[in-house]
Amino acid sequence: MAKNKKTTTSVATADREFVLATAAKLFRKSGYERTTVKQVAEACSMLPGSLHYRYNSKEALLIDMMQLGLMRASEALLSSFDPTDTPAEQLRHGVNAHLRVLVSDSDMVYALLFEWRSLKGDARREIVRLRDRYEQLWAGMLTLLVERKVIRPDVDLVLLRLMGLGALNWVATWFHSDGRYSLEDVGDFVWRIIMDAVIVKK
Amino acid sequence: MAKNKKTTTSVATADREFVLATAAKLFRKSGYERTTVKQVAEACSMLPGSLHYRYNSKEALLIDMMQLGLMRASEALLSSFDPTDTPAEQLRHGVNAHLRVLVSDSDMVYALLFEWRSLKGDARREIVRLRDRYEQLWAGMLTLLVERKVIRPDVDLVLLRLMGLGALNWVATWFHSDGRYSLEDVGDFVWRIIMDAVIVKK
DNA sequence: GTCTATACTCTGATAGAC
DNA sequence: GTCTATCAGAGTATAGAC
Repeated sequence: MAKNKKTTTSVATADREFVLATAAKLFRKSGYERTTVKQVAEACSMLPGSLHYRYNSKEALLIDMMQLGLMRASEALLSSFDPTDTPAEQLRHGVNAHLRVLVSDSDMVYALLFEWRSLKGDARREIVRLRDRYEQLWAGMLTLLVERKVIRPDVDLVLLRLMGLGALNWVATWFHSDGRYSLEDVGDFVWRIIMDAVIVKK
Repeated sequence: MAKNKKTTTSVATADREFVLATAAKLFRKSGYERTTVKQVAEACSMLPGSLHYRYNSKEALLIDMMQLGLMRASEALLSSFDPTDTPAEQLRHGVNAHLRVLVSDSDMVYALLFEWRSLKGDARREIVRLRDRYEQLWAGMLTLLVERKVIRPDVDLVLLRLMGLGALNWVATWFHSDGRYSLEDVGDFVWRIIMDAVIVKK
């Protein structure tokens, strides 16, 4: 009750990012539950006590990580938008931006997508709310594509969004940068399948 | 070393299924790591000691669950195949069979897909090997559709399989049977998007 | 096969010096 | 803000009676 430690401490924003990125990498490898705070601290060249100064619980660390990851994803999606592109290209860039932030940029988004079951009660609801807000960015983009007569008006946009993001999110479970495909190969493939299916036939 | 407890004990196969299904439900709700063996035992109306008679470690329980889940999925996919159907219908039935076994039939497949990071070393490799074998059933079906000139020959079947299964697997993270869509609505939607994109144009 | 009781380990969190 | 040292609790696994 008496403790109200802010997650963003004073000046050291860089530290925050470093700690979160380091922890996210560990969480991705072994999962949140199997990763100990000692491991996180060690990877940050700290001792558990020092880490506890930043986050007074392991859960607080996860929540902050998810929030930052979601911000990163939103920024990436929004900045991928180029108004001079054709609508179809805008979608393609958005798809690839989502994949990049999920797979290569950082592992925080991975934590957001795959560790939310470790949160309970209010924390879980709050994160789900944030994630929904991100998905609304996609909903808006899809609606725009219908208005511009790129996507057929009879396509169910909710299912399209859920299916599309599902296809993209699952990539995080199998993609390896040294594999047969580049990340953009994958993004372009998903984009093309969906475009071929929902595009207004000329 | 001296202990080599079989996972399928003597006669009680029904017990095995009951224990695994019960545990799978808990794992799905809270995750494998956060679920204690005590909780599993209690949900099975047992005490931890009794559960230990069946599985001498928590990990052994998870592995057995994954193996049974994979068997169920393979059976469901194979028995969805009706040679009198058109090739497109065969695919549609396969898609819906996969969704059913993943979302409603049992939670063992969910564990297989979402808890493999809790396994280490040999156990993880073994499960990945089994999962790959299941995916090869899909690969075979897709190859057949190309041979029958349903799917265009220029479509990358590896990416198609990965994308399709990703779209389907992700459904498990958001689907609720009391929601707006039935499970078959979702399956048919995914099937239609993919068919519209990869079908041989007449 | 199931029960009771317990041993042992690990983890998250804390207190307080520096 | 980081360190040392430690606690309390939880969790898996075990031993052995019945």
